[in-house]
Amino acid sequence: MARTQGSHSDITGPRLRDAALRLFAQDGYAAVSMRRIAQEVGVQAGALYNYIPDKQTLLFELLQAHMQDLLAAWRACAPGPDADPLARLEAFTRFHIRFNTQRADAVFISYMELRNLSPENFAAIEGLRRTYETTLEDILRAGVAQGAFTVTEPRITAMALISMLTGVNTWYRGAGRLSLPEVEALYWDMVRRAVAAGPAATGDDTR
Amino acid sequence: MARTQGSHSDITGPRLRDAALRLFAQDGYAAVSMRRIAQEVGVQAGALYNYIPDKQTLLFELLQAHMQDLLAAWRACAPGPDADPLARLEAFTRFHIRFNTQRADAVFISYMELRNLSPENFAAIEGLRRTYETTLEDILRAGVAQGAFTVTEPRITAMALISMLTGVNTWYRGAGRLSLPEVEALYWDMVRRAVAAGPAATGDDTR
DNA sequence: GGTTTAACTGAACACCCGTTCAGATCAAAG
DNA sequence: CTTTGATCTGAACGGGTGTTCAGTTAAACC
Repeated sequence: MARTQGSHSDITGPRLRDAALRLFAQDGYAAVSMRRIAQEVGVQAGALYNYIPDKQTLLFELLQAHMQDLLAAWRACAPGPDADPLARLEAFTRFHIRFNTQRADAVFISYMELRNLSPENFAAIEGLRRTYETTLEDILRAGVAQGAFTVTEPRITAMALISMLTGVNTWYRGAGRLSLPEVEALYWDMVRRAVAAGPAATGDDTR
Repeated sequence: MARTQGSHSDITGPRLRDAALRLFAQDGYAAVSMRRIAQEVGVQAGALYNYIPDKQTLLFELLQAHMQDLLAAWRACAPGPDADPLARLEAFTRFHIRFNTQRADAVFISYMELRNLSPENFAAIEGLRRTYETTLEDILRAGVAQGAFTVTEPRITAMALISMLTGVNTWYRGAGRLSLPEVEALYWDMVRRAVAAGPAATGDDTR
């Protein structure tokens, strides 16, 4: 079955994934044909089906791999639950910006192509995403519990912060005026101020 | 040319736009065929070309109309530049959430389908978007100028806040636990704290 | 050197795409 | 009642779609 030595087709699988990721991010899943992907890999369209069952599964595997990478990367560098919540929050903030700017294509697809997934595949990806959101939510709850944060709706605040942080991808291009550490510092400052405990909000109106 | 009285086809144009907006939001521009749109309108595909020159222009007009509506609606309810920056910022925050949750489909398309625009059409939409971002940026600069806000990068902060506010659309469905005014209040609290002047940030590290 | 076998080609399948257009339809105008 | 002209149909055009598969290729194995 498997070759003992690497033949040139041992790299077709990864090359297929790379090309698909880039093309999907560029033109969108629906607008990229299997023939276009095959051309990028340097192969005929039929050959792709030695590596994937169909186009839909290819998309799903890309998204799933991305989300699993994200969760694994966070687990690899996350401070433990006993660490200072402020430090945990800062680590999360910097991690999110760093990881997402490094994999802009995968992040883009993960937000744009969810609707092209079958219901079961969608549910699987959605579950992974929820897991990630919950790690931030847990940090916020820990900070609230020990009085470091003032957050009345941890779930919503977590999603709001993630939206803000992911927004970096819409403008950051790596060659701009600000370095990545500077960007991290800017966003960390906003995140910290948005949740840090302090003089209570006037909280007077709900209009 | 134009009928003096409304015939049934005077409504085909608007119905076409409504159907296209909904279908594009649901399945994506590339995945929605002209025949599918025509079916929704109750007409054959060819008839659509009495109202639009081509599919690409239909998308552009939807996005352009949305952005122009957004800018017009803001101008209609925006406090003048002499108002208190904090009040202006609150008005912007509440306006953005209210407008965007009311037109979720158009907002969704405006973020997802930009890449399906021709370069000229893209530039036009991008210009409108920049105009909107700049209105928030101007509010932030005004607040900084009179010491109400502590913001070192108004442009980036404006985009970060807009990302956060637009993120409401990813989870708000109108029938949830929180009312829209409650959501507005939650986000306004985060926005205010993120930019309000106060005890200076420790601002020690850039890592 | 002959056999095996994974990898790949190239053609085919049935179907859908955006767009065009001659001709039918039918309400309003004269 | 005839003319007008916007509106719409239905078929067609050239081309692209995801996927399948018999047959070719060529590297690895005995």
